[in-house]
Amino acid sequence: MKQQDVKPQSNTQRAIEAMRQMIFAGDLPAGSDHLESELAEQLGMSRTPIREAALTLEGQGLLEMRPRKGVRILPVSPDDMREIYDVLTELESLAAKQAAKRRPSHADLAPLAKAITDMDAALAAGALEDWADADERFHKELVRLGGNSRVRMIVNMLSDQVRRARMITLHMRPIPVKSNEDHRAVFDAIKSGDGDQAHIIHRAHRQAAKDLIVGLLEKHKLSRV
Amino acid sequence: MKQQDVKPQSNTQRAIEAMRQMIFAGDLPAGSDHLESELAEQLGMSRTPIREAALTLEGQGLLEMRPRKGVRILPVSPDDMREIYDVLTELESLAAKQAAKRRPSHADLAPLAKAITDMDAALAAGALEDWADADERFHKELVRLGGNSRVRMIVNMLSDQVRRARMITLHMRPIPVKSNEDHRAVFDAIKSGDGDQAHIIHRAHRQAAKDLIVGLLEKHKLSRV
DNA sequence: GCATTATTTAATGCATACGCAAATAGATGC
DNA sequence: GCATCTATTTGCGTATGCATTAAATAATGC
Repeated sequence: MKQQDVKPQSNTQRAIEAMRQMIFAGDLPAGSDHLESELAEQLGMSRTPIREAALTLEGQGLLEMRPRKGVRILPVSPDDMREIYDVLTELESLAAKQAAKRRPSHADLAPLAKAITDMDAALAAGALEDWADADERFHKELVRLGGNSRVRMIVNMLSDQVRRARMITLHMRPIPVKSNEDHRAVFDAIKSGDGDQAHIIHRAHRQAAKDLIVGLLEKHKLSRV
Repeated sequence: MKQQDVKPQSNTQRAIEAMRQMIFAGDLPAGSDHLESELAEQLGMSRTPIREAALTLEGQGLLEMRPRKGVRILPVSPDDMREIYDVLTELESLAAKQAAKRRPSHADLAPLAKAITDMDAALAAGALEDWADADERFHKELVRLGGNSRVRMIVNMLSDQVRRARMITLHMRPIPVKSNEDHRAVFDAIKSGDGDQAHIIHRAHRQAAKDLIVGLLEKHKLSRV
Protein backbone atom coordinates (compact mmCIF):
# COMPACT_ATOMS: atom_id res chain seq x y z
CA MET A 1 0.00 0.00 0.00
CA LYS A 2 1.33 3.33 -0.99
CA GLN A 3 2.07 5.82 1.69
CA GLN A 4 -0.34 8.69 2.10
CA ASP A 5 1.04 12.21 2.07
CA VAL A 6 3.28 12.53 5.05
CA LYS A 7 1.62 14.31 7.93
CA PRO A 8 1.76 18.06 7.67
CA GLN A 9 4.94 19.35 9.16
CA SER A 10 4.24 22.98 9.85
CA ASN A 11 1.95 24.24 12.57
CA THR A 12 0.02 26.17 9.97
CA GLN A 13 -0.68 22.97 8.05
CA ARG A 14 -1.65 21.22 11.25
CA ALA A 15 -3.97 24.08 12.13
CA ILE A 16 -5.63 23.91 8.72
CA GLU A 17 -6.18 20.19 9.06
CA ALA A 18 -7.34 20.42 12.66
CA MET A 19 -9.76 23.24 12.02
CA ARG A 20 -11.19 21.46 8.99
CA GLN A 21 -11.82 18.38 11.06
CA MET A 22 -13.32 20.43 13.88
CA ILE A 23 -15.66 22.11 11.42
CA PHE A 24 -16.77 18.84 9.85
CA ALA A 25 -17.14 17.14 13.21
CA GLY A 26 -19.23 19.96 14.60
CA ASP A 27 -16.71 20.94 17.27
CA LEU A 28 -16.85 24.32 15.60
CA PRO A 29 -20.56 24.55 14.80
CA ALA A 30 -21.97 26.47 11.88
CA GLY A 31 -22.42 30.10 12.73
CA SER A 32 -20.26 30.03 15.83
CA ASP A 33 -17.56 32.60 16.53
CA HIS A 34 -14.10 31.86 17.82
CA LEU A 35 -11.34 34.19 18.88
CA GLU A 36 -7.97 33.59 17.37
CA SER A 37 -6.46 33.35 20.82
CA GLU A 38 -8.96 30.68 21.88
CA LEU A 39 -8.23 28.57 18.84
CA ALA A 40 -4.53 29.08 19.41
CA GLU A 41 -4.80 27.82 22.95
CA GLN A 42 -6.97 24.87 21.94
CA LEU A 43 -4.48 23.77 19.34
CA GLY A 44 -1.46 24.52 21.44
CA MET A 45 0.21 27.04 19.22
CA SER A 46 0.48 30.80 18.86
CA ARG A 47 -1.91 33.03 16.98
CA THR A 48 0.33 33.28 13.94
CA PRO A 49 -0.28 29.83 12.45
CA ILE A 50 -3.94 30.09 13.44
CA ARG A 51 -4.29 33.29 11.49
CA GLU A 52 -2.57 31.77 8.47
CA ALA A 53 -4.80 28.72 8.64
CA ALA A 54 -7.90 30.88 8.98
CA LEU A 55 -6.86 32.92 5.95
CA THR A 56 -6.54 29.73 3.94
CA LEU A 57 -9.85 28.31 5.10
CA GLU A 58 -11.51 31.63 4.42
CA GLY A 59 -10.37 31.25 0.81
CA GLN A 60 -11.99 27.83 0.78
CA GLY A 61 -15.28 29.29 1.88
CA LEU A 62 -15.40 27.45 5.18
CA LEU A 63 -15.16 30.44 7.48
CA GLU A 64 -14.98 34.17 7.61
CA MET A 65 -12.65 36.42 9.54
CA ARG A 66 -14.44 39.37 11.06
CA PRO A 67 -12.30 41.84 12.96
CA ARG A 68 -13.10 41.84 16.67
CA LYS A 69 -15.83 39.25 16.24
CA GLY A 70 -13.53 36.35 15.77
CA VAL A 71 -13.53 33.61 13.19
CA ARG A 72 -17.06 32.72 12.15
CA ILE A 73 -17.82 29.27 10.82
CA LEU A 74 -19.92 29.86 7.74
CA PRO A 75 -23.35 28.26 7.85
CA VAL A 76 -24.91 26.91 4.68
CA SER A 77 -28.48 27.80 3.82
CA PRO A 78 -30.80 25.99 1.39
CA ASP A 79 -30.07 28.75 -1.12
CA ASP A 80 -26.36 28.16 -0.66
CA MET A 81 -26.96 24.47 -1.29
CA ARG A 82 -28.77 25.28 -4.50
CA GLU A 83 -25.93 27.47 -5.66
CA ILE A 84 -23.32 24.91 -4.80
CA TYR A 85 -25.14 21.96 -6.31
CA ASP A 86 -25.73 23.91 -9.50
CA VAL A 87 -21.99 24.42 -9.84
CA LEU A 88 -21.26 20.83 -8.91
CA THR A 89 -23.77 19.71 -11.53
CA GLU A 90 -22.08 21.65 -14.31
CA LEU A 91 -18.51 20.80 -13.40
CA GLU A 92 -18.96 17.16 -12.52
CA SER A 93 -20.97 16.40 -15.60
CA LEU A 94 -18.28 18.14 -17.64
CA ALA A 95 -15.77 15.90 -15.90
CA ALA A 96 -17.87 12.85 -16.72
CA LYS A 97 -17.99 13.80 -20.37
CA GLN A 98 -14.28 14.43 -20.59
CA ALA A 99 -13.47 11.29 -18.66
CA ALA A 100 -15.39 9.32 -21.26
CA LYS A 101 -13.60 11.04 -24.11
CA ARG A 102 -10.24 10.10 -22.68
CA ARG A 103 -11.06 6.41 -22.96
CA PRO A 104 -9.57 5.53 -19.61
CA SER A 105 -7.93 2.14 -19.16
CA HIS A 106 -9.26 -0.58 -16.93
CA ALA A 107 -6.67 0.43 -14.34
CA ASP A 108 -7.71 4.06 -14.54
CA LEU A 109 -11.29 3.05 -13.87
CA ALA A 110 -10.47 0.75 -10.98
CA PRO A 111 -10.93 3.30 -8.17
CA LEU A 112 -14.25 4.35 -9.63
CA ALA A 113 -15.36 0.74 -9.90
CA LYS A 114 -14.32 0.11 -6.34
CA ALA A 115 -16.25 3.10 -5.08
CA ILE A 116 -19.35 1.69 -6.75
CA THR A 117 -19.02 -1.80 -5.33
CA ASP A 118 -18.26 -0.27 -1.93
CA MET A 119 -21.46 1.73 -2.15
CA ASP A 120 -23.44 -1.37 -3.00
CA ALA A 121 -21.86 -3.25 -0.13
CA ALA A 122 -22.46 -0.42 2.31
CA LEU A 123 -26.06 -0.21 1.23
CA ALA A 124 -26.56 -3.93 1.60
CA ALA A 125 -25.09 -3.71 5.10
CA GLY A 126 -27.17 -0.67 5.93
CA ALA A 127 -24.01 1.27 6.71
CA LEU A 128 -24.96 4.76 5.64
CA GLU A 129 -21.75 6.41 6.74
CA ASP A 130 -19.75 3.94 4.68
CA TRP A 131 -22.05 4.63 1.76
CA ALA A 132 -21.49 8.38 2.09
CA ASP A 133 -17.77 7.80 2.25
CA ALA A 134 -17.75 5.70 -0.90
CA ASP A 135 -20.09 8.15 -2.60
CA GLU A 136 -17.63 10.92 -1.94
CA ARG A 137 -14.82 8.78 -3.32
CA PHE A 138 -16.86 8.22 -6.48
CA HIS A 139 -17.30 11.90 -7.11
CA LYS A 140 -13.70 12.63 -6.29
CA GLU A 141 -12.47 9.93 -8.66
CA LEU A 142 -14.80 11.13 -11.36
CA VAL A 143 -13.35 14.62 -11.39
CA ARG A 144 -9.88 13.16 -11.26
CA LEU A 145 -10.63 11.14 -14.38
CA GLY A 146 -11.99 14.25 -16.03
CA GLY A 147 -8.43 15.50 -16.07
CA ASN A 148 -9.14 19.18 -15.40
CA SER A 149 -7.29 20.24 -12.27
CA ARG A 150 -9.36 23.39 -11.84
CA VAL A 151 -12.54 21.37 -11.92
CA ARG A 152 -11.04 19.03 -9.37
CA MET A 153 -10.06 21.80 -7.01
CA ILE A 154 -13.34 23.65 -7.24
CA VAL A 155 -15.42 20.52 -6.79
CA ASN A 156 -13.39 19.49 -3.77
CA MET A 157 -13.77 22.93 -2.26
CA LEU A 158 -17.52 22.99 -2.74
CA SER A 159 -17.86 19.43 -1.50
CA ASP A 160 -16.24 20.55 1.73
CA GLN A 161 -18.73 23.37 2.02
CA VAL A 162 -21.71 21.03 1.82
CA ARG A 163 -20.24 18.18 3.82
CA ARG A 164 -22.06 19.00 7.04
CA ALA A 165 -25.39 19.32 5.27
CA ARG A 166 -24.89 16.01 3.50
CA MET A 167 -24.11 14.29 6.77
CA ILE A 168 -27.16 15.74 8.46
CA THR A 169 -29.53 14.73 5.70
CA LEU A 170 -27.95 11.32 5.32
CA HIS A 171 -30.31 9.75 7.82
CA MET A 172 -33.38 11.63 6.64
CA ARG A 173 -33.29 10.58 3.04
CA PRO A 174 -34.66 7.38 1.56
CA ILE A 175 -32.18 4.59 0.96
CA PRO A 176 -30.13 5.79 -2.03
CA VAL A 177 -30.80 2.88 -4.31
CA LYS A 178 -31.45 5.02 -7.35
CA SER A 179 -28.22 6.86 -6.64
CA ASN A 180 -26.24 3.65 -6.96
CA GLU A 181 -27.95 2.86 -10.24
CA ASP A 182 -26.98 6.29 -11.51
CA HIS A 183 -23.36 5.81 -10.57
CA ARG A 184 -23.26 2.54 -12.40
CA ALA A 185 -24.83 4.06 -15.49
CA VAL A 186 -22.33 6.91 -15.47
CA PHE A 187 -19.54 4.41 -15.08
CA ASP A 188 -20.77 2.32 -18.00
CA ALA A 189 -21.08 5.37 -20.20
CA ILE A 190 -17.55 6.46 -19.39
CA LYS A 191 -16.24 2.96 -19.95
CA SER A 192 -17.89 2.77 -23.35
CA GLY A 193 -16.59 6.20 -24.29
CA ASP A 194 -20.01 7.80 -24.56
CA GLY A 195 -19.30 11.27 -23.23
CA ASP A 196 -22.69 12.75 -24.01
CA GLN A 197 -24.46 9.94 -22.24
CA ALA A 198 -22.19 10.22 -19.20
CA HIS A 199 -22.88 13.93 -19.15
CA ILE A 200 -26.63 13.58 -19.36
CA ILE A 201 -26.91 10.92 -16.71
CA HIS A 202 -24.60 12.59 -14.28
CA ARG A 203 -26.32 15.92 -14.70
CA ALA A 204 -29.68 14.38 -13.88
CA HIS A 205 -28.09 12.56 -10.95
CA ARG A 206 -26.79 15.77 -9.45
CA GLN A 207 -29.95 17.74 -10.05
CA ALA A 208 -31.93 15.03 -8.28
CA ALA A 209 -29.49 15.14 -5.38
CA LYS A 210 -29.93 18.90 -5.18
CA ASP A 211 -33.70 18.70 -5.09
CA LEU A 212 -33.60 15.95 -2.52
CA ILE A 213 -31.22 17.62 -0.11
CA VAL A 214 -32.60 21.14 -0.47
CA GLY A 215 -36.07 19.71 0.01
CA LEU A 216 -35.02 17.93 3.18
CA LEU A 217 -33.33 21.01 4.59
CA GLU A 218 -36.38 23.14 3.97
CA LYS A 219 -38.81 20.54 5.20
CA HIS A 220 -36.91 20.23 8.45
CA LYS A 221 -36.49 23.98 8.75
CA LEU A 222 -32.72 23.66 8.68
CA SER A 223 -32.09 27.14 7.40
CA ARG A 224 -28.42 27.19 8.38
CA VAL A 225 -26.36 24.10 8.86
CA MET B 1 -22.93 58.28 -8.05
CA LYS B 2 -22.49 55.86 -5.26
CA GLN B 3 -19.15 55.61 -3.62
CA GLN B 4 -16.99 52.66 -4.50
CA ASP B 5 -15.70 50.49 -1.68
CA VAL B 6 -13.49 52.66 0.43
CA LYS B 7 -9.83 51.99 -0.11
CA PRO B 8 -8.54 49.06 1.85
CA GLN B 9 -7.39 50.18 5.23
CA SER B 10 -5.24 47.34 6.45
CA ASN B 11 -1.73 46.72 5.21
CA THR B 12 -2.72 43.17 4.34
CA GLN B 13 -5.49 44.45 2.09
CA ARG B 14 -3.15 46.97 0.55
CA ALA B 15 -0.59 44.25 -0.05
CA ILE B 16 -3.19 42.03 -1.74
CA GLU B 17 -4.26 44.86 -4.00
CA ALA B 18 -0.72 45.98 -4.74
CA MET B 19 0.52 42.47 -5.52
CA ARG B 20 -2.45 41.82 -7.77
CA GLN B 21 -1.74 44.95 -9.74
CA MET B 22 1.97 44.12 -9.92
CA ILE B 23 1.14 40.68 -11.25
CA PHE B 24 -1.26 42.00 -13.88
CA ALA B 25 1.07 44.81 -14.87
CA GLY B 26 4.00 42.46 -15.27
CA ASP B 27 6.04 44.01 -12.48
CA LEU B 28 6.00 40.53 -11.03
CA PRO B 29 6.42 38.47 -14.21
CA ALA B 30 5.02 34.98 -14.64
CA GLY B 31 7.36 32.40 -13.25
CA SER B 32 9.44 34.85 -11.24
CA ASP B 33 10.38 34.28 -7.62
CA HIS B 34 10.28 36.89 -4.90
CA LEU B 35 11.43 36.70 -1.32
CA GLU B 36 8.94 37.77 1.27
CA SER B 37 11.44 40.24 2.66
CA GLU B 38 11.94 41.85 -0.77
CA LEU B 39 8.23 42.30 -1.29
CA ALA B 40 7.93 43.66 2.22
CA GLU B 41 10.59 46.25 1.53
CA GLN B 42 9.08 47.18 -1.83
CA LEU B 43 5.68 47.75 -0.30
CA GLY B 44 7.03 49.42 2.79
CA MET B 45 5.68 47.02 5.36
CA SER B 46 6.83 44.04 7.38
CA ARG B 47 6.74 40.44 6.30
CA THR B 48 3.59 39.68 8.24
CA PRO B 49 1.03 41.40 5.98
CA ILE B 50 2.99 40.21 2.94
CA ARG B 51 2.66 36.63 4.08
CA GLU B 52 -1.04 37.07 4.72
CA ALA B 53 -1.54 38.61 1.31
CA ALA B 54 0.46 35.85 -0.34
CA LEU B 55 -1.62 33.22 1.41
CA THR B 56 -4.76 34.83 0.06
CA LEU B 57 -3.44 35.16 -3.46
CA GLU B 58 -2.23 31.59 -3.33
CA GLY B 59 -5.82 30.59 -2.69
CA GLN B 60 -6.80 32.55 -5.77
CA GLY B 61 -4.35 30.63 -7.88
CA LEU B 62 -2.19 33.62 -8.73
CA LEU B 63 0.96 32.52 -6.97
CA GLU B 64 2.54 29.75 -5.00
CA MET B 65 4.52 29.91 -1.77
CA ARG B 66 7.53 27.66 -1.82
CA PRO B 67 9.65 27.61 1.31
CA ARG B 68 13.12 29.09 0.70
CA LYS B 69 12.38 29.71 -2.96
CA GLY B 70 10.17 32.66 -2.38
CA VAL B 71 6.78 33.52 -3.75
CA ARG B 72 6.45 32.27 -7.30
CA ILE B 73 4.11 33.98 -9.70
CA LEU B 74 2.25 31.17 -11.38
CA PRO B 75 2.62 31.06 -15.15
CA VAL B 76 -0.26 29.92 -17.30
CA SER B 77 0.33 27.36 -20.03
CA PRO B 78 -1.89 26.64 -23.02
CA ASP B 79 -3.14 23.58 -21.15
CA ASP B 80 -3.99 25.77 -18.19
CA MET B 81 -5.87 28.05 -20.55
CA ARG B 82 -7.86 25.12 -21.88
CA GLU B 83 -8.75 24.04 -18.37
CA ILE B 84 -9.76 27.50 -17.31
CA TYR B 85 -11.79 28.28 -20.41
CA ASP B 86 -13.60 24.97 -20.11
CA VAL B 87 -14.71 25.93 -16.62
CA LEU B 88 -15.58 29.46 -17.70
CA THR B 89 -17.61 28.02 -20.55
CA GLU B 90 -19.71 25.87 -18.25
CA LEU B 91 -20.24 28.41 -15.52
CA GLU B 92 -20.84 31.47 -17.65
CA SER B 93 -23.28 29.72 -19.91
CA LEU B 94 -25.08 28.49 -16.81
CA ALA B 95 -25.18 32.09 -15.63
CA ALA B 96 -26.56 33.18 -19.01
CA LYS B 97 -29.30 30.60 -18.80
CA GLN B 98 -30.26 31.53 -15.27
CA ALA B 99 -30.09 35.22 -16.02
CA ALA B 100 -32.63 34.69 -18.79
CA LYS B 101 -34.88 32.68 -16.51
CA ARG B 102 -34.95 35.47 -13.98
CA ARG B 103 -36.48 37.85 -16.51
CA PRO B 104 -34.32 40.79 -15.49
CA SER B 105 -35.78 44.27 -15.70
CA HIS B 106 -34.55 46.92 -18.08
CA ALA B 107 -32.62 48.49 -15.23
CA ASP B 108 -31.00 45.16 -14.36
CA LEU B 109 -29.86 44.80 -17.93
CA ALA B 110 -28.50 48.32 -18.23
CA PRO B 111 -24.90 47.57 -17.25
CA LEU B 112 -24.82 44.66 -19.69
CA ALA B 113 -26.22 46.87 -22.45
CA LYS B 114 -23.68 49.54 -21.67
CA ALA B 115 -20.82 47.05 -21.85
CA ILE B 116 -22.00 46.05 -25.30
CA THR B 117 -22.27 49.57 -26.68
CA ASP B 118 -18.90 50.37 -25.11
CA MET B 119 -17.40 47.42 -26.93
CA ASP B 120 -18.87 48.58 -30.20
CA ALA B 121 -17.57 52.08 -29.63
CA ALA B 122 -14.12 50.86 -28.65
CA LEU B 123 -13.98 48.68 -31.73
CA ALA B 124 -15.03 51.53 -33.97
CA ALA B 125 -12.31 53.67 -32.42
CA GLY B 126 -9.77 50.88 -32.71
CA ALA B 127 -9.15 51.06 -28.96
CA LEU B 128 -8.41 47.46 -28.13
CA GLU B 129 -7.66 48.04 -24.46
CA ASP B 130 -11.00 49.74 -24.03
CA TRP B 131 -12.64 46.87 -25.82
CA ALA B 132 -10.99 44.35 -23.49
CA ASP B 133 -12.10 46.39 -20.52
CA ALA B 134 -15.71 46.48 -21.69
CA ASP B 135 -15.55 42.80 -22.60
CA GLU B 136 -14.53 41.99 -19.06
CA ARG B 137 -17.36 44.12 -17.72
CA PHE B 138 -19.79 42.18 -19.93
CA HIS B 139 -18.71 38.84 -18.54
CA LYS B 140 -18.69 40.17 -15.00
CA GLU B 141 -22.19 41.58 -15.36
CA LEU B 142 -23.41 38.37 -16.93
CA VAL B 143 -22.42 36.27 -13.96
CA ARG B 144 -23.85 38.86 -11.65
CA LEU B 145 -27.18 38.60 -13.44
CA GLY B 146 -26.98 34.83 -13.16
CA GLY B 147 -27.47 35.29 -9.46
CA ASN B 148 -25.21 32.51 -8.24
CA SER B 149 -22.55 33.98 -5.96
CA ARG B 150 -20.33 30.91 -6.21
CA VAL B 151 -20.35 31.12 -9.97
CA ARG B 152 -19.50 34.78 -9.70
CA MET B 153 -16.57 34.21 -7.39
CA ILE B 154 -15.13 31.32 -9.34
CA VAL B 155 -15.45 33.11 -12.67
CA ASN B 156 -13.79 36.21 -11.26
CA MET B 157 -10.97 34.14 -9.85
CA LEU B 158 -10.34 32.33 -13.12
CA SER B 159 -10.61 35.55 -15.08
CA ASP B 160 -7.78 36.93 -12.98
CA GLN B 161 -5.70 33.87 -13.76
CA VAL B 162 -6.01 34.38 -17.50
CA ARG B 163 -5.84 38.17 -17.53
CA ARG B 164 -2.19 38.36 -18.57
CA ALA B 165 -2.69 35.89 -21.40
CA ARG B 166 -5.71 37.79 -22.66
CA MET B 167 -3.78 41.03 -22.66
CA ILE B 168 -0.89 39.49 -24.54
CA THR B 169 -3.05 37.95 -27.24
CA LEU B 170 -5.20 41.04 -27.53
CA HIS B 171 -3.02 42.50 -30.25
CA MET B 172 -2.42 39.24 -32.05
CA ARG B 173 -6.01 38.32 -32.65
CA PRO B 174 -8.23 39.49 -35.48
CA ILE B 175 -10.57 42.36 -34.70
CA PRO B 176 -13.24 40.83 -32.46
CA VAL B 177 -16.24 41.66 -34.60
CA LYS B 178 -17.83 38.26 -34.25
CA SER B 179 -17.35 38.50 -30.50
CA ASN B 180 -19.49 41.62 -30.37
CA GLU B 181 -22.20 39.93 -32.39
CA ASP B 182 -22.17 37.06 -29.92
CA HIS B 183 -22.55 39.38 -26.97
CA ARG B 184 -25.50 41.05 -28.56
CA ALA B 185 -27.14 37.72 -29.32
CA VAL B 186 -26.65 36.56 -25.75
CA PHE B 187 -28.10 39.80 -24.52
CA ASP B 188 -31.15 39.48 -26.75
CA ALA B 189 -31.74 35.91 -25.63
CA ILE B 190 -31.55 36.93 -21.98
CA LYS B 191 -33.83 39.87 -22.57
CA SER B 192 -36.42 37.69 -24.26
CA GLY B 193 -36.19 35.11 -21.50
CA ASP B 194 -34.83 32.36 -23.71
CA GLY B 195 -32.46 30.62 -21.33
CA ASP B 196 -31.60 27.72 -23.58
CA GLN B 197 -30.73 30.02 -26.43
CA ALA B 198 -28.58 32.22 -24.18
CA HIS B 199 -26.85 29.09 -22.94
CA ILE B 200 -26.14 27.74 -26.40
CA ILE B 201 -24.83 30.98 -27.83
CA HIS B 202 -22.67 31.82 -24.89
CA ARG B 203 -21.21 28.36 -24.80
CA ALA B 204 -20.20 28.58 -28.43
CA HIS B 205 -18.84 32.05 -27.80
CA ARG B 206 -16.58 30.85 -25.02
CA GLN B 207 -15.42 27.75 -26.83
CA ALA B 208 -14.45 29.90 -29.81
CA ALA B 209 -12.53 32.23 -27.51
CA LYS B 210 -10.73 29.25 -26.04
CA ASP B 211 -9.70 27.90 -29.41
CA LEU B 212 -8.60 31.32 -30.55
CA ILE B 213 -6.48 32.18 -27.55
CA VAL B 214 -4.99 28.74 -27.05
CA GLY B 215 -4.18 28.66 -30.74
CA LEU B 216 -2.45 32.02 -30.55
CA LEU B 217 -0.42 31.01 -27.52
CA GLU B 218 0.73 27.83 -29.15
CA LYS B 219 1.42 29.45 -32.51
CA HIS B 220 3.60 32.05 -30.83
CA LYS B 221 5.27 29.47 -28.63
CA LEU B 222 4.03 31.22 -25.50
CA SER B 223 4.17 28.16 -23.32
CA ARG B 224 4.04 30.08 -20.05
CA VAL B 225 2.62 33.54 -19.73
C1' DG C 1 -35.07 57.29 33.19
C1' DC C 2 -32.97 57.95 28.73
C1' DA C 3 -29.68 59.51 25.57
C1' DT C 4 -25.11 60.94 24.94
C1' DT C 5 -20.42 61.08 25.95
C1' DA C 6 -16.29 59.52 28.36
C1' DT C 7 -13.67 55.52 29.94
C1' DT C 8 -12.17 51.00 30.01
C1' DT C 9 -11.46 46.64 27.97
C1' DA C 10 -9.78 43.57 24.81
C1' DA C 11 -9.00 41.52 20.03
C1' DT C 12 -6.76 42.49 16.21
C1' DG C 13 -3.06 44.03 12.77
C1' DC C 14 1.42 44.28 12.47
C1' DA C 15 6.42 44.78 13.66
C1' DT C 16 10.01 42.34 15.47
C1' DA C 17 13.04 38.64 17.07
C1' DC C 18 14.89 34.24 16.88
C1' DG C 19 15.77 29.21 16.14
C1' DC C 20 15.81 25.87 12.69
C1' DA C 21 16.57 23.82 8.49
C1' DA C 22 17.78 24.22 3.77
C1' DA C 23 20.85 25.91 0.54
C1' DT C 24 25.26 27.48 -0.46
C1' DA C 25 30.05 28.01 -0.03
C1' DG C 26 34.19 26.33 1.52
C1' DA C 27 37.40 22.79 3.10
C1' DT C 28 39.21 18.39 3.00
C1' DG C 29 40.46 13.98 1.20
C1' DC C 30 41.35 11.14 -2.59
C1' DG D 1 39.70 17.47 -10.80
C1' DC D 2 35.94 15.45 -8.24
C1' DA D 3 33.39 13.89 -4.41
C1' DT D 4 32.28 14.30 0.29
C1' DC D 5 32.04 16.48 4.40
C1' DT D 6 31.82 20.78 7.22
C1' DA D 7 30.85 25.55 7.99
C1' DT D 8 28.18 29.48 6.96
C1' DT D 9 24.58 31.91 5.36
C1' DT D 10 19.95 32.92 4.78
C1' DG D 11 14.92 32.61 4.45
C1' DC D 12 11.13 30.89 6.72
C1' DG D 13 7.98 29.47 10.57
C1' DT D 14 6.46 30.95 14.62
C1' DA D 15 6.28 33.29 19.17
C1' DT D 16 5.79 37.59 21.27
C1' DG D 17 4.74 42.36 22.30
C1' DC D 18 2.48 46.47 21.45
C1' DA D 19 -0.28 50.23 19.33
C1' DT D 20 -4.72 50.76 17.49
C1' DT D 21 -9.39 50.87 17.55
C1' DA D 22 -13.91 48.71 17.96
C1' DA D 23 -16.91 47.22 21.42
C1' DA D 24 -18.50 47.32 26.01
C1' DT D 25 -19.20 49.68 30.13
C1' DA D 26 -19.63 53.48 33.08
C1' DA D 27 -20.54 58.27 33.74
C1' DT D 28 -22.71 62.41 32.85
C1' DG D 29 -26.27 65.70 31.49
C1' DC D 30 -30.96 66.61 30.71
